[in-house]
Order: sequence, then structure tokens, then C-alpha cells
Amino acid sequence: MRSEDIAKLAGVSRSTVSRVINNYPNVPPATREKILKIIEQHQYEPNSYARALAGKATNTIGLFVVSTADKTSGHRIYQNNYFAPFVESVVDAANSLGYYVLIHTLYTVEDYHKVKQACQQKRIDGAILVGTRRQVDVIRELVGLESPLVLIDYDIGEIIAHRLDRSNVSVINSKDYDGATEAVEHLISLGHRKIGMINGSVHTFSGSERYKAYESALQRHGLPLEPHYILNGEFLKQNAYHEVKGLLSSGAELPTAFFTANDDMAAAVYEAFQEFGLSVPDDISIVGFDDGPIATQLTPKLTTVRLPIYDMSREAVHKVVALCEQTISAFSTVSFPAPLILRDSCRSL
Amino acid sequence: MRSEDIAKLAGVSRSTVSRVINNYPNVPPATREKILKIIEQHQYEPNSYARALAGKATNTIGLFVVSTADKTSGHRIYQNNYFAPFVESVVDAANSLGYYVLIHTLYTVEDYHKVKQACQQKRIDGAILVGTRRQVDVIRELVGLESPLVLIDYDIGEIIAHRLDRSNVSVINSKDYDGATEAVEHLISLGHRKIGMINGSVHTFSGSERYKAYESALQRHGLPLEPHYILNGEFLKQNAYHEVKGLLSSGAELPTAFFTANDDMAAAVYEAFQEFGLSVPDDISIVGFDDGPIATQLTPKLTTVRLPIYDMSREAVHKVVALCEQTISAFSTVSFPAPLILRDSCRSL
DNA sequence: GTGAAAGCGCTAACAG
DNA sequence: CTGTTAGCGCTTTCAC
Repeated sequence: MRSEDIAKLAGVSRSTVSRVINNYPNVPPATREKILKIIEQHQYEPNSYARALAGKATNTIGLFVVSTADKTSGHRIYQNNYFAPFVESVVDAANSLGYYVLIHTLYTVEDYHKVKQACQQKRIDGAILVGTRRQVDVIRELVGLESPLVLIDYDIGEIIAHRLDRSNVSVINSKDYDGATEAVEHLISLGHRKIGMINGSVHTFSGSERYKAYESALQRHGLPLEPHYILNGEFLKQNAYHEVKGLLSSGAELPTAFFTANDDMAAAVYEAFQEFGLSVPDDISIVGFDDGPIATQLTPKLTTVRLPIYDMSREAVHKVVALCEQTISAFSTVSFPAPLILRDSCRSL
Repeated sequence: MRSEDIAKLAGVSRSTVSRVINNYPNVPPATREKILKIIEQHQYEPNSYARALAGKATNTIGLFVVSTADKTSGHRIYQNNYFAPFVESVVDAANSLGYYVLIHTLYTVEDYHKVKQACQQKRIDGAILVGTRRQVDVIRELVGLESPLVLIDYDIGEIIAHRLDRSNVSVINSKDYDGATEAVEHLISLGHRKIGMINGSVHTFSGSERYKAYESALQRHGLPLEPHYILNGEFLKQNAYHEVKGLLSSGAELPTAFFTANDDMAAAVYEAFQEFGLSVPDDISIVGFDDGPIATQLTPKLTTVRLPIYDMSREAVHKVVALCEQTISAFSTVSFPAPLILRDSCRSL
């Protein structure tokens, strides 16, 4: 069933059918009604490719999420803990605006090719990228495509410095620095002096922000930065677990608190300590980051910084869509607060 | 940059360019090389819509996951626990076969319209549906579209009964009945006689299978089916929590074990019991279903039935793709084992 | 082996 | 207000 068939049935031309489909004003109500009814009856759906080819938007946005997991590690599922909520809320927001979403996971630098390809092939009207590593060259190339592009979690300073604040881009962040600062200062206010950190990935904007906040909070309060209290978990529970186990078995003096760059790694600390017969929060205080589902599933419940995923994704979708529909055409950026959520994993010294 | 531009640069016609793009044999190696090089140099990407319009496949499959959450409940994120792993592994499998995936969440019956639309608009070559409620009419309509369709978690008996086993469809299941049977019998073998169940949704194939298995396992072993031990959680942690709380406060005699239709609801049992000063597994034994990430995060670690999500999604993708590429053209179905994973949440009486 | 030409289904400028 | 016409960029017969 093509628009021509509808036209014939209605005794009009394809143009008129097209006009009613696209809600053009210049068609009399009677004709419009008739055509609409026929369309309805025959469940006609215009071929989206033909429309796109004729210059209409595709009403599809691309969502590219860069994985923290290893491409070679077989089962990658489950490993990418922020995947779920971002995908779900982006899909949700996009769908409710009448947009479809095309999803791709990016494992390597070469995979960025995929977003370029999707744009050039005109599969999508615009793209959302989440969790990009700090790689200006890649970003520059994508920005150069002139397609609407919104970056979730990317260093805005770097964007500006490289003059990448073009009118087709927008960047959405969370105030991780502030959130992390609040987290560490909470620990300090509780009397902790030996505070360790399980680091995320420094190649990620949020990862480095969380670390920097930790570092300067300690310095600001005149606390020493103990290298062996700073463990590298790369956002992965497994890694964190091994690092903590290593620290525990080393016999070295332990910190009294840990700030972890995400909740998963906080869970690893719980596990490792428990296996050594130590308990949270009596022997170790912990504050995490993300406030994902695990935060409340852990016992004791985890004190953590809430990543405003829902707000961020909704805003990201609104931004791409606005960019696509040219409602806005200027660089923009917004940063949502990441508040500390107090629960039961910290004790006062 | 269009194929014509490439043609000009290569001193050939569009047809020839098209031939090399589509890997047709009748073009001399030299010409092919030359054209390929030019394409490479200019980073030319054929417009996917034009290709699709001209009759080629779109290389895009649709993934429609029906939500267990309420459309009206604001923040739906996090509520749909199986969303993440399915989406992630489907995307992964599809991408590695060179396919894009279009995602949509389905909240209501009307939303099924979306899959029909996506097919009719030719946005996708085929669709995967996961978690469909038992609604033959809807399925019949979708099957009638003649587009490749694979159903994950759907009653194969019903498909056959309604002659829906057409050559464009495939259904992928897990052996939930067997898995659930194993779970309940494990409890029985441990000496439990009063075994309750936190039910999922009976409108779902897997949900009803899990319940039926529970029911007949009890009967087979001559154990009574206590109505007030059968709680309705609809797969949602919240619901389960309230139901269990209700049972606990009722003062009624408690079961010594619970089989829960998913891990989330098992977590709810943990919480509710702990709040009553009761502990797992001393006061209550629990076996869950899914073996998702929470299973090992709970303390004690949850004994649960493993849902072979990765296998199922990979198979689903392979099936749609095969159907799309007409490698197969016959109804098919496969069912993966769901083994019981023994951990620490059950005790012997 | 290769080009010309028709067509995929739609939109949009242009007449009328 | 509405039909005619010319594309959109690619694939694919059909001749040569």
C-alpha cells in the first residue's frame, strides 16, 4: 500500500495525500477527513525511507554508549552497569517524543566509526554519546559532521579549549566534582583521617572529576594523600575486589574509610572486607557513587552520591531533538547536581 | 558525496560503483580497486535510505521489550530488571553481525502498534519481542505482517494451537518449568514442607510456567498448597515486599521456605524478614530465579535458577537475521536449560 | 564488462 | 485548493 493507492481510493493525487500526512494547512477539512479515513481503514503507513530520502527527518536518534567492559571478555553483559538506566531512560524519553532510537555499544576507538557511519548514512538525525573517553580528535571529527550531537559526561573545558562548542553540539553533565567533594567531606566531618579511594577511569570525565575532588578535599583539610590507599578499579567490581584483597592481605595499615568512584566497586569493598572478617561500617566506612539499585540492596545500605541519570538522559534527548528540529541552534551545556544520599555505611570515629 | 560523485572521480558510471559496493562479481579487479580506493579516500557512505528504497535490506532489527513497570509511575527506570541484560546482549549480538538495532519499550497493549508500524514503515527488517503477555490476537496480527518475528518467552503450545507457527516466526524460550521444578524439589529435599511462592505475572509465559512447576512439584510430593503462602508480586520488588510484610504482620504461621519468581522479589523477602528480626537462611530458606547481578550481592548469596539470557538473546538475533536474510524460512523454536545454582540462602531442616 | 534508464515511495516547487 | 513534475540516491534490468 503506497500513497498513490490511497490517492486513487480518495480520488485525489499523491500530493494531496502527502499534504494531509504532513499536516499542511491548505487542504479543505472534508478532503482531509476522507483521506484520513481511508488511511485509517487500510492501516497505511508511509515508507519511512522514501520520506527520509525525499528530505524529511528520520525521527531516529542514535544512542552510543561506550562500554567499560573489555571487548574480548566474552560475556560483556552485566559488566556495564550504567548501561541499563541510561538506555532505558533515553529510550523512554525519545519514544515519548515520537522518536525511535538506534543503539550501539562502543568497545574500542575504532567503534566511533559507527557513529560517523550512522550519521553519514543518514540513519539517524542526531546522536547521543555517553561515557566517551577523553579523546579530542575523535570528538572533533564527530562534531565536524555537523549532525546534532550531544555528549553525556564530557569535559566542557576541553570542548571550549578546542573550539568545539559548535552550534550542533550540546553537553550534559552531572556535578560530580561537587558530589564527590561532599562525599569526602562527609567522611572527614565524621572524623576520618585515613581515607582511601577506589578510582574509576581517569580517561573519563566523571572519573577524573571524582578523583580530583577527592584529592583536593584531602589537601584542603590538610590530610595526607597515601598512594597505597588509592586503588585503581577502573569502575569494574572485579578489579576493585582484587585491589582491595591485595591491600588487605598486604598487612599494611588500613584506611578507616573508602570513597569509591561507583557503587559496584563499593560492593567489592564490602565483600572483600567481609571475607576478612571485617565489617561495614564498624571497621570501614564507605561512600559510593551512582545510587544505583545495589546501593539499597547492600547491607548495610550504602551512603552514596546520586548520579541524576534520569534528568541527564531526558535533557540529552530533549537537546538532540531540539537540535534536530532546529528549535535551538547554539551550543549549550547543562550540569545536574549530584547530591550525597546518607545511609548506613559510614560511622563516626 | 553520492555514488555519482564517486563514479565521476573514477571515470565510470554509477552502476559500476554500485556493483563494487554490493560485491558483484562482474567487475574487473583493477576497476574495483580503483573505485574502492576513491570510496575510502572520500569516506563515502551510501545513503542507507536510498538503498533501502531501492530494495535492499535496512540491516536494522527492532527490539521491543515489554515493561513490567507501570506507564504512569514516573520514573520507570530501574524497575524493569531484565531490560538491561537482554538489551545489552541483543545489541551486542546484532552489532557483531553488522546489524543496527532499534529499541522500543512497550508499556501498554496499544504500544504493540509500534512494532507493526516499524515493520510497515520498513524501518526494520525484522523484530524481536521479549516478555509479551499472553495475547494471541496481538501476536496473530504481528505474525500476519509476514516480517521476520522472534518471540522471546512465549507459550509455544499456544502458537501451535492457533496455527501461528508460520515460516516467518521463531520462538526462543528457557526451560523455566524444569528450572522451577528443580528449585522447589531442592527445597523439598532439604526437608521443607511449608513452601511459599512469590509469584511473578501469570500473564507471562515464564511467569505461569514458574508457578505451574511450583504447584505440581508440591502436589507430586503430597504437600498441601496453602493459599496464603502464595503471594502475588508481579515480578516487582515493591509488591513482593508489601505482600511479605503483610504476611509477617498477620501473625499467621510462616512457611519455612520461599520460591520466588525472580531475584528482585527474593531480595524483597530478605529485606522484609530482616526487618522482622528474622534471618536467611536460619528462619527462612529462599530460592530465586534469574541469577542476575543481585543474586551474588545479597547476603547470604542467593540460591537461584539461572535464566540463560545471553544464550537466548544471541539465538534470537541469529534467528531474526537468518529469517531476514532468508537463510531459513520455516518455523523454529528452541528452549535453553535454566539450571539451579546452589548458593547460601537455603538450609536443611 | 559497462552504461543508460527505469523505478523504489515520497516530498515540494510550480503551475494553474 | 490541487495536480503535474522533478527530484532524493541507490539498485537493477536491459542493451550494447
